[in-house]
Amino acid sequence: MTRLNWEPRRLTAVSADLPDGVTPAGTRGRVLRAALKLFAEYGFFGASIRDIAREVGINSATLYAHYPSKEHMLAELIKIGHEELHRRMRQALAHAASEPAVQLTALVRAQVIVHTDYPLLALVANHELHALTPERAAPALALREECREMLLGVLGSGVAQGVFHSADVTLTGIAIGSMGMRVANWFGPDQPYTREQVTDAFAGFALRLVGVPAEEG
Amino acid sequence: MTRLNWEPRRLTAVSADLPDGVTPAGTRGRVLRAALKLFAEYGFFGASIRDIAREVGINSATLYAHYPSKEHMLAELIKIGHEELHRRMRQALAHAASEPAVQLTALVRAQVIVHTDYPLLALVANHELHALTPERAAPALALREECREMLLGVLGSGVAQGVFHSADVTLTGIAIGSMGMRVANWFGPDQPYTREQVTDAFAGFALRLVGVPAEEG
DNA sequence: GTCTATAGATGGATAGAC
DNA sequence: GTCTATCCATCTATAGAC
Repeated sequence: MTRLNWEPRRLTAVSADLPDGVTPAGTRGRVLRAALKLFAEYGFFGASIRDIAREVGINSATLYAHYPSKEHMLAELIKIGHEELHRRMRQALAHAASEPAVQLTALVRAQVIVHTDYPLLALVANHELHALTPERAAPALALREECREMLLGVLGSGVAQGVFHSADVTLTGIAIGSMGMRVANWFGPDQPYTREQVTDAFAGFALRLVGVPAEEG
Repeated sequence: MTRLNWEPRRLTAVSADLPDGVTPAGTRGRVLRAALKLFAEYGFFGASIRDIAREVGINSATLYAHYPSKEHMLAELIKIGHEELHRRMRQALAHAASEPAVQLTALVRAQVIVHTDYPLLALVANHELHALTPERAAPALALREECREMLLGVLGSGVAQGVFHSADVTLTGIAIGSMGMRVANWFGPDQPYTREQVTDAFAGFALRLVGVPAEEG
């Protein structure tokens, strides 16, 4: 790291893990994890090709045997991150009972768990999307929109059934999403909460935001 | 912008305004506002000295008559941003009645208003702090900690007085802060809400998070 | 696939005239 | 304070040997 010769402070998390089944094998996977770590820590433009190569332990030219450009590394990370969030939220909703409170709990738990289990991936997906060209960013934005619609759908049906009480479903959805999204910024080994504690707490917060008393959640 | 030849997509806000009374006069002020716009849009490392000069309409060398380095521009922006948030939250608390619900409302309203009125400044303060050396970042982190303590103090006294019901004050504070912080990312002219609507809604959300029914807020 | 070497562009910052 | 001109480091990416 040439322009940043001090200790990392952007993250509290340490593991540059990727979801099972989507990590490339061999050197390509090591390159992707190194890019994940450095993009999360210093941002896309703050981490250079040489930084990534040094992290992997190979020459910078070798990177181009695995990815045609730095932006392709970012694009793959952002794709993985958004697909993981979308997949988990979709599954959570599919397996939840039909009551809106149960569905809301399932969606929030899924979002929080993705952010606690893959905090670096969530940071990159949330903060570095602007470094992609619009064509490369579009698929991620589409998945984001679908996640948003899942949440707003549950909120809307809860209000329609009279079990949720919300003056403005859109703002409530934004508030719930904001809480969960930020988890990636503070959750890590230097704080005392387990992912289960955070997940339970934030699911409870979401229910409170829609006016459901704690004992019903 | 050489590495980013597409349209901005990170922001919905447009005005690169700074709080009254803290904006430098003359060219220095124009430089600072240009840096604010470009750092918010492309990140500190994504915006070059030449980009900033082009935005101001002067030669890149002239920038150094006003700031000794690019990092000094960022440091001043981050200082202004954190001082504005801290000042408003402190004043809000000072002028609020002693009831915890009133104080919590005042703090959340102050935070949200700073983020709706100075969204670019809030984005830079929140997202680009890691580009500063630890010495330059320390004052901002100290102000952040004081803001956190103001919020946790109000939450704690509300719980102690039995008017707030929170299983975990720390996580509740994180959730409230997360909601407000994200406002800078989505509030702007392309969405239908006024700052008053957002402020009212989020103050209500905070009260719901501490278990205070809507009619008491 | 990995390396050495390097091209070619861009970066932050400075010198010195006006 | 502003400019032209420039230094030199670093950047992304490529060429070509092994």
